[in-house]
Amino acid sequence: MASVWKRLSCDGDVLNLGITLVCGQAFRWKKLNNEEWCGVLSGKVWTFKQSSDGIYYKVNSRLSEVESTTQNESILNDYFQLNIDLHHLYDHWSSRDDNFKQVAATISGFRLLRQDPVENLFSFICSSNNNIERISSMVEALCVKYGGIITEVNGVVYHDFPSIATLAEPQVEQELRELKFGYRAKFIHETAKILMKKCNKDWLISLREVPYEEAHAALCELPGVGAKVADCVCLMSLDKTDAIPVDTHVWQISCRDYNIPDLKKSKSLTNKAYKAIGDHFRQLFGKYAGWANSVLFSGDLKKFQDSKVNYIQVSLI
DNA sequence: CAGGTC
DNA sequence: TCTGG
Repeated sequence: MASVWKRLSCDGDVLNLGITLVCGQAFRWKKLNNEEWCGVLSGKVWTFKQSSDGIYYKVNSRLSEVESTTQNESILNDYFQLNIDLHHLYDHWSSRDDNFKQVAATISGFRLLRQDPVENLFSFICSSNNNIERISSMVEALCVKYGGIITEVNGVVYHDFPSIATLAEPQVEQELRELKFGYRAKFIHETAKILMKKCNKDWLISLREVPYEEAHAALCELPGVGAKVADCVCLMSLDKTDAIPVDTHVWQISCRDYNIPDLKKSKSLTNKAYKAIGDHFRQLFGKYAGWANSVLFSGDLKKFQDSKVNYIQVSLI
């Protein structure tokens, strides 16, 4: 399908692609240059360009597919959750927390993506004891080995994320071990098998309709899914806007920048500390606490990445 | 030790 | 604990 640039009218402070796509919530968006990103969404290959008068996008689909601008814009509105008024939320969070106000000034236009729960769940099963670079390459490996081919764009072949049925096939654990997935190989395969046994084949996405606590508890039953991964899935693909994933970074930021009762006493991230942090931010920021918390964390990640770039630049001189 | 889990 | 830096 021939692809042309289309414009999605929205300002940079309504949607900042640079921060939103590479902050670690999704692992398949590739930065092509300073203002262009490319990746797979809803079975199509999308190229995005951030411009002063909006977001430009190009779509490449399977050969058989007929492109509909109305349908494509609907996919983007859903994925970027453009119906959610970010200005209003930033103002609210800033009024509640001076630290947020300070961090937010450096990262406007950050959004949570409304992701596919299957891709989101298996990606974050890969995230334990791992770094973003390696998580990204593992997710890529899953797609190349088990995902269907969508199309080729500029000499690169793009694949769908694999289906649950494919990941449940008997040889998968051994194959993933050979691909250096480590102990995550068993978690991925076992979780896929459990999901296949559910009567409701749309069980995962049906968790969008149940309360946060219920969805969180259900996810924690799956092998390789603990409190943190369950919260990532709740927040990023199940519409639980007040879910707060607490990882070592969030824990350290919380200890450093917030006065949360009893937190500084614990030497490690205990269950009690995990809950105390989540409850504190939910009380502080309200219904969209998970979004606010992600902005705070992205601010820290951005500083970290900037300092890494500086380090590399310095070492090259 | 890296955005945990069992 | 798997694996990579």
